[in-house]
Amino acid sequence: MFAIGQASKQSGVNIETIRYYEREAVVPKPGRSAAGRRLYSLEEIAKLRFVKRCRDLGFPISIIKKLFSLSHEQGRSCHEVKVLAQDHLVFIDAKIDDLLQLRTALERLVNGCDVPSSSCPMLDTLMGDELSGLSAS
Amino acid sequence: MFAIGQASKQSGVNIETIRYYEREAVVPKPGRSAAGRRLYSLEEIAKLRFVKRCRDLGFPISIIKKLFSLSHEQGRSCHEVKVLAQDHLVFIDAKIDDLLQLRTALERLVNGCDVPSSSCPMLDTLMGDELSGLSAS
DNA sequence: CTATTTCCTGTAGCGACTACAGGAGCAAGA
DNA sequence: TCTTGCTCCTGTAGTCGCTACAGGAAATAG
Repeated sequence: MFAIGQASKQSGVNIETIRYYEREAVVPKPGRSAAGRRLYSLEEIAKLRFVKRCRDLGFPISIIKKLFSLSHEQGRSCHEVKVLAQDHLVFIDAKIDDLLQLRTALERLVNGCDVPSSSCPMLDTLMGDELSGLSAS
Repeated sequence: MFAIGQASKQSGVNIETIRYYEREAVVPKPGRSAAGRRLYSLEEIAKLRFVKRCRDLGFPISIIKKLFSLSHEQGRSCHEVKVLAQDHLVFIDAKIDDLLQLRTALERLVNGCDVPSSSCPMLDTLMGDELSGLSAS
């Protein structure tokens, strides 16, 4: 059994974040030592690592909870896991598209700055009434 | 002069968000009617639109405040605006790179699901001890 | 004159943490 | 043994950029 600091190092999850996950019931409450300190088994540390990997993949906590409950089921859980992951992939693609559009607009604005002008073309564009190629999010 | 609802429609900024911007001193406090209702001039509405466009470009509030103060200056403010925008561009590029890497990892995981298996290969990978191609954020 | 809409203030919630404050336990060295 | 320093505990508040109430007052439309 490991103290929270060890669990943190082995899972890559910050100590404060581990306690947060416990409060939010993302991971089960661990056992305690006589003095009331949290004690983690290897299995519990593996769960923390699982949460970390899912978070690194951008899954929200709510989905991670679903993944956990699916992992306890038998049968067709694999298909449902795939559906959740594919939904998330769509979400990520939309985010990437947004950022690329935003990047284009911002770059155009920055390039406008090279024109020597009395005022600032970039601020002028952002302040002006007509939107010149700026698409909202 | 326009009431907050009109200002909202003309700027594209939500009413609650306008009041939030006022509390946070992103935009100056507008005048008030005899009954205490906010009254916006066209210039103030233009400022709201400016904030909206910057937010759509992903600029954080702190940077928008700087852009406002630069826009009141004379002289070399344009160069500083460009620097802020370029920094932001770098930040956005990093975000896009992150998302693309994440997308790759997630897609690989989803594709692994096509293999017929007794358990769920995706959950197995996420639960397992060794990371197979999963790079953390 | 009423009914609806708009507006007001103030506060709390979201997601996913992070950062304290103020204290207690524990291990190792002088 | 005492002290130093590290880890751990709980509880709360802060972060960012809003959004959503609750409970009221004022303006407007029919």
